[in-house]
Amino acid sequence: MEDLDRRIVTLLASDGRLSFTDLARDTGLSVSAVHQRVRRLQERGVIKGFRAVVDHEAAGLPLTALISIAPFDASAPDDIPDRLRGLHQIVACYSVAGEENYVLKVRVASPRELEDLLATIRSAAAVTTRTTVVLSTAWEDRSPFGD
Amino acid sequence: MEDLDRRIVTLLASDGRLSFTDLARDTGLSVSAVHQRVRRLQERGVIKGFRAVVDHEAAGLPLTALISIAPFDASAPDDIPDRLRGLHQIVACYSVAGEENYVLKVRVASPRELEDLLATIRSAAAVTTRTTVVLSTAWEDRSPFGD
DNA sequence: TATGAAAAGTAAACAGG
DNA sequence: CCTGTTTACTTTTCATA
Repeated sequence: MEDLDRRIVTLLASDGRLSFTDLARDTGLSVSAVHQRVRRLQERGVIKGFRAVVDHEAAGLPLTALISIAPFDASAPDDIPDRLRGLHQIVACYSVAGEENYVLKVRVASPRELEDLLATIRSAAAVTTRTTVVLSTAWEDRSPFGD
Repeated sequence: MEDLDRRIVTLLASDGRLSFTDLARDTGLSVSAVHQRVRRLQERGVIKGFRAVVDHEAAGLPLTALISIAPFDASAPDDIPDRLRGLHQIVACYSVAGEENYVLKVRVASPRELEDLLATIRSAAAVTTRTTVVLSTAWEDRSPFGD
C-alpha cells in the first residue's frame, strides 16, 4: 500500500469521522484527491466501513468473555460459523490453530446470560466450550500502525 | 439506556458515518434532537469515538494472533499493560480470569515479526506466552445489539 | 492521479417552547 | 429535552490537466 494511502487509513482508523478537508490538510493533497483515494480504498476493500466505538459497560453489556470451542465430532463437516452467526452476542469468531478450533468473543449483560449463551452455543454447534472471562480491558481495537 | 439512544448507538455502531439527517429519519426525531443526543452519548462516554474498519490483510498485516501471558513472578506488582502499551502491534489487551493473566490480540506482517514481537513481550513484561494463531476471521467487531 | 470550482447536502450553534 | 432556522462548512460531481 502506498504511503499516502497508509497515512489516510491510519488517520481514519483513529478518527473515522475526520472530514475530507481535515484529511486534505493532514496529507497535503487537495480535498478531491483525498476523496478519490478514500473511495478507492473502500472499493478495494482496504477500508471496510466505519463504526462508532461503543463503551459496552455504559451500554448495558458489562460482561465480555472469550470462548474457545472444539467440535464433539471432529469428522463432521465444519459449518460452525454458519451455525453461530445468528447469535448476536458473539461479536467475533476466529478460526484458530491450536487445541481448539475457534475462539469467540462475546458480550452479555450478566453471568446468567453467559450461562444461557454457552448452552445455546454448545447445542447449536455441537461443541465443547472453554470460557475465559474478561476482567478488564486495558485497550481494544487500537490501530496496529502506531498512529 | 433509553430506547432512542440505544437505537442511535446501534445505527452508528453499524455505520459510523451516518449523517444526522439519516439518523433523524431513522429515529423520527428532528436533526437537532439527534445531534444533541449523539453529543450527550459522547460526553457520557457511551460512544467513545469513531473508527474506520480496516481489512488488515489488504493493509499488509495478514497475521493475527491471540497471546495469553502469565508473569514469571506472580508476586511482582502488576504493571503489565503499562509495559506493553508501547507495542503498537498489540491491538487489544484484556485482563482475564483463568490460567493466564492477560490475553493480547496482535497483528503483524509475518511469522518473523510475530517471533520478534513475542521475544519483546516476554522481556518487556517478564512473562511466559502461549500463542494461538488466527487462521481466518469469520467476523469481528460486530454490534452486540443485533442491528 | 491530480486540481479547482460549483451544486447539493450537512453540521453546528442558537433562540425559543 | 424538543423544534425550526440560520450560517458556515463539507461532500460530491464535473471539467480539465
